[in-house]
Amino acid sequence: MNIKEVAEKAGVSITTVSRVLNNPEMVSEKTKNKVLTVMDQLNYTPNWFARHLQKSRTNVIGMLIPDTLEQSYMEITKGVEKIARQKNCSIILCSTEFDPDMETDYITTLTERSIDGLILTSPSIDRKQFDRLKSRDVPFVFIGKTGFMEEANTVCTNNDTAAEEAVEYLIQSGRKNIAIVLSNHPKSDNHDKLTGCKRALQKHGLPLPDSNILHADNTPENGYIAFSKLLDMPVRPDAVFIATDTMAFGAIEKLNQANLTPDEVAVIGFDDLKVGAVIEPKLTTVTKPSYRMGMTAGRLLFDIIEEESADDDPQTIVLQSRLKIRKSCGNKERLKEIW
Amino acid sequence: MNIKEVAEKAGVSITTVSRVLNNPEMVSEKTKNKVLTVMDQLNYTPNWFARHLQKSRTNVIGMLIPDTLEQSYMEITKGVEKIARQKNCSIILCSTEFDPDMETDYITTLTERSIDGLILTSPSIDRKQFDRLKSRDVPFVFIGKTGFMEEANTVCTNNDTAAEEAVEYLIQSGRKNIAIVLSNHPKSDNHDKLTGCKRALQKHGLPLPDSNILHADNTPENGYIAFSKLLDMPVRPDAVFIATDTMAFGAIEKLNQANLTPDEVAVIGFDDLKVGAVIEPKLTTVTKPSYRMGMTAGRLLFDIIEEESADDDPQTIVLQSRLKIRKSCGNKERLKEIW
DNA sequence: CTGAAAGCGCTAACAC
DNA sequence: GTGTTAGCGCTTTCAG
Repeated sequence: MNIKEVAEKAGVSITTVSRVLNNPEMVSEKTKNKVLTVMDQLNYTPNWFARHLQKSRTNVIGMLIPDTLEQSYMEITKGVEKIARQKNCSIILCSTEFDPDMETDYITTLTERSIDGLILTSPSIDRKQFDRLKSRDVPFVFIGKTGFMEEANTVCTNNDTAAEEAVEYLIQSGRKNIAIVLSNHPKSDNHDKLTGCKRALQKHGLPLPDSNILHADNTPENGYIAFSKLLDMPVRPDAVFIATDTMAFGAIEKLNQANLTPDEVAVIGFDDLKVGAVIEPKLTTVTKPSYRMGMTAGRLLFDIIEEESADDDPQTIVLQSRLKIRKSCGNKERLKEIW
Repeated sequence: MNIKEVAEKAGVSITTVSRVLNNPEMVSEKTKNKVLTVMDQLNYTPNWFARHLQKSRTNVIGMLIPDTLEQSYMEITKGVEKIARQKNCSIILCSTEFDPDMETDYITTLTERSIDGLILTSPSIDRKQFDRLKSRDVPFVFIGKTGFMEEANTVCTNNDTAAEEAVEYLIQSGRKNIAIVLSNHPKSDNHDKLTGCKRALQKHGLPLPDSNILHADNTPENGYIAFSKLLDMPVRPDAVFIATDTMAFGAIEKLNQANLTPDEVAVIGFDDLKVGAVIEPKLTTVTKPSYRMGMTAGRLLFDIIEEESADDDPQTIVLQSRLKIRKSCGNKERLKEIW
């Protein structure tokens, strides 16, 4: 079923049918109604491909995230979706599983699909892929830091100063032997968090022996194991900064099993996952503006697509994460908090 | 940049260029290489729309889920993605927020985009919308029960018997006054869970007063509130079946605050969210085969798309959920379990 | 093995 | 207000 059939049944030319769809104000009420009726009868839907063969925009944007099961990424996605909906756009969502090859793959597939734009979250993109992407002539926005901040629109958050604030807080509450558990992915986030931690420690002249820095995959199980290792150290840390809530959940588990209290070993997570407010002791953590990051990236992207903003003047927008203090750091005065 | 330019630069006809792309075996090595080189130089990508104007398949499928922030739905999505990748297909993911209007909206948008197929998760679709969908001539598969099981391919799980098993287990461990907290969405899942609970209770001649059935939105906070209400009842329940882990987390929180043990009030959740293994007491729950449901639905859909299976002989595939017993039901012999 | 030419279904000048 | 017609970039007969 195509425009021709509709035109025939309605006794008009295909142009008129096309106009009913695209410029209804150019068609008389009478003809319009006739055509609409026929369309309805025939259950006609214009062929999307024929349509976009002429028009440039496709109303589809691509979105790359490392993992669909991580709350933060899905919050970002929700933010993008909010904006995309306003712009009448759909999102092709691709999950790279933190695999650079899959990332490359998806970038190729997506740009070939003539999407209007692309949002890449925590990309592990290298120079070569970046140049390839640029040459594709598809507007894109990065979420999370990359090595190409000068050359590409980027929305990110202050992982470094947020981590610094967290460790600063630990120090202020009297902790002296602070350990750090980093996640293996994404690289840049963890690098920044470590930088922030170091800055706070240095400022107060506190040491950070290498043995106090652990790396783990981002699961509760690995958090549990890493935390166990720290507890077994000759000199037990009195506080642990853990780069993700997910790992911190495992740590809290171990803390409880070892019959330790936050006063003995404080735990700080990162991400502000919902469940952190439900476990005991409730997790002190860093809230990231994920949803807003998604919206911001979406707006930025559509500004470029709609040429309201030049693509050759890349912006970096930094949204603020901030510390959310709960019981896992042992503040006795906060014991009454519910959420 | 189009096929014509490539043809000119390579000194061949556009037909040859097209063949290099689609039927390389029909072109001599020499010409092929020449063309490929030019393509590379010009960074040529065939126009996706022109291409699919002739070909029927678009290699995009749509996927509707109620909420991108719920682990189960994203696990399903991951399963679908797995299959889609094998079939070289992308997924347009749309989140309906449990809003039937958004669902209708998205179905319209997606089918207009000439997708190859559509997977609808926990749809709240009514007769009218269902007929509209069918008339669109886009293959589709439902995940989760609907009122159209006889007419549409469906992948679902045994919510009823799984809930029955859970309650049966509670009864076997000596519980007599069992309460139920249901989630407001999705309707059919909760209906089935209730049915299962009732069946188990009935079998053992146990009563289920209406006051023992609560409904809540699917958040820890609402689980907390619902559970608090139950604790405040004149006769306190000795076990609570909660329709989702998310709500159960709030319940466990309240349980701890009230200084009650699972031996006094047992708690069973549903979904097997990861964090359930980390909270204390660890949550007894029902594991759903979400990932496999996604894969199964994906395979079913592609069978129809590739016409390996007729669209007019709808199948219903039921995958099995099963009980996962942990400490929140007070089994003392299981106290040593770690995960 | 290669090329010319006819469309795919639609939009957008351009005429009337 | 409406119709005619020339493409959009590609695939695919059909001829060579």
